Amino acid sequence: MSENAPVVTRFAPSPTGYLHIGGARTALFNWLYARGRGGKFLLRIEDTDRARSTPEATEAILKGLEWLGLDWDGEPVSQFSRIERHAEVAREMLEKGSAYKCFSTPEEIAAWREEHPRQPFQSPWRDATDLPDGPYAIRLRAPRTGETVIDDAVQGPVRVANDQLDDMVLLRSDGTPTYMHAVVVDDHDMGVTHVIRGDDHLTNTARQIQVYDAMGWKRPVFAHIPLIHGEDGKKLSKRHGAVGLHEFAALGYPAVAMRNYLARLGWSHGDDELFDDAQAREWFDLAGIGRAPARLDFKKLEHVSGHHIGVMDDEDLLRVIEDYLVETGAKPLTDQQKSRLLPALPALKEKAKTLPQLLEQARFALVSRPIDIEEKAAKALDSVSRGMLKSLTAAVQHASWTRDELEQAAKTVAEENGVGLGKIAGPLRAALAGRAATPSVFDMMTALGREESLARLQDQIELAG
RNA sequence: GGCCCGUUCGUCUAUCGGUUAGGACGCUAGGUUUUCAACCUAGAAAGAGGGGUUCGACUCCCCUACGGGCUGCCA
Repeated sequence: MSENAPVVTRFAPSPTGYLHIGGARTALFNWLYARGRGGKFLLRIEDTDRARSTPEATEAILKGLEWLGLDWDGEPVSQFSRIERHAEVAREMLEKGSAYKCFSTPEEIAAWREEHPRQPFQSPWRDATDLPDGPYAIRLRAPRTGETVIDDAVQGPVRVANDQLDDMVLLRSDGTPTYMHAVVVDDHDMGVTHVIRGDDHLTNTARQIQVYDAMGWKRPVFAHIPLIHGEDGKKLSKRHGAVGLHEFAALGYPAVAMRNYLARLGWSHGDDELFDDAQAREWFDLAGIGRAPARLDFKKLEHVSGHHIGVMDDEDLLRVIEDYLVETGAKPLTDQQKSRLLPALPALKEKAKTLPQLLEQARFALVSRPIDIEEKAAKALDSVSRGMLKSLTAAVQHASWTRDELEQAAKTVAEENGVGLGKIAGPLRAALAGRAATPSVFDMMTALGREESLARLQDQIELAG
């Protein structure tokens, strides 16, 4: 733990769509860093682009963060609501001389670029003394010589020659702030100490630093993390399948597993692969973040997911399942289903890697009599096997209904019939679940309980006539 | 085009000048087994290419190739 000033991080999404998996990871890193150091994790909605921003998107992003389990401090800040402040800072810079009024029109700028290919735009108004009336943008009076050094916590020192940078617009001619200016003002005002964000902002950081310097503000620590790529190594896009966090949720990966997997994507702590939130908070560090873009690997995600499902408390798991059912629009569980599912969870969670896999295995506990027998399972139910089920019923009628005792009884019946355990497990499985692929028959019996198990057996025995 | 960043098994990664280059997922082969799985054991599998620096480079420097980003009065 740091003895220094408290850490303040932030996640600043543009509300133009759902929460992207890359954004989710950026948010996670910021959250982990702040929470691991007793700091604050803030949220800012970058909604200055009125045309593209929608309240629905803001809602979707917040919902995504909540699902991922990333709680933020205070109310989310709307960047748009702060445009007065942004303008005020721009004017202050104007007065201090670190910014100037630029009367160039977009057409003039385009023409200038035409004449000066591959050069950053140089405004003729930068040093003008005779200023006209009319609309103007406020531009930063950036240094034209020397270099700006970004001391990035992930990328190391990054040097950018100042003659590569143009005088960026702080305030547009319509009086609205540009994103580049607004971020700096907001991050400063919000007291952000560590800016952890996507790699795509790295180059722009040089210009943002110039604003910090011009205002005499302390620069935050910058950490630019590499972007996430698709399985083919290309930039993540729709054609890669799931890219929205909600899609991963719908696929049945628990949030705790997503946190683990996402944390490991681009960050590492030695050979540690599987960890819980407490460990992640303790271990997470900027120094452990890699510099190369990482690819999404669903196979590994599944493995991580399976681990976390396996170690989850039964009660927690049941809640996760219920939430998943709600998310996917499925019918909520009845009390009876819950009471049968809960005792089945210890066996089920061992093998399931995702929630739908678990639900598939849990089907026996969710259906009610009379259960329908799928074709493959029906094959196991002939007159001979029905006879064995009858013998088994008699044998376990008064058993104590523990796993061991049930198994012992089944083995005995099998022996008496001169067959292996498999010969009786088949029909038993069919009678209990109506399926050929299920959890262990004894696990099903203990979860179902004596009454229900015997009733299901009886249903099949009676069919024999 | 210019500038910036990146490049270790198929994938995620460890290594912070000296290791038989380690782990994990996946894959292959065995094992376990009442189905499907899960699980256990073993194995194959990597430093983009080329120059330097050094007694010694995956590690430091340069070049090339490839990938990505930025280059806007978008965010």
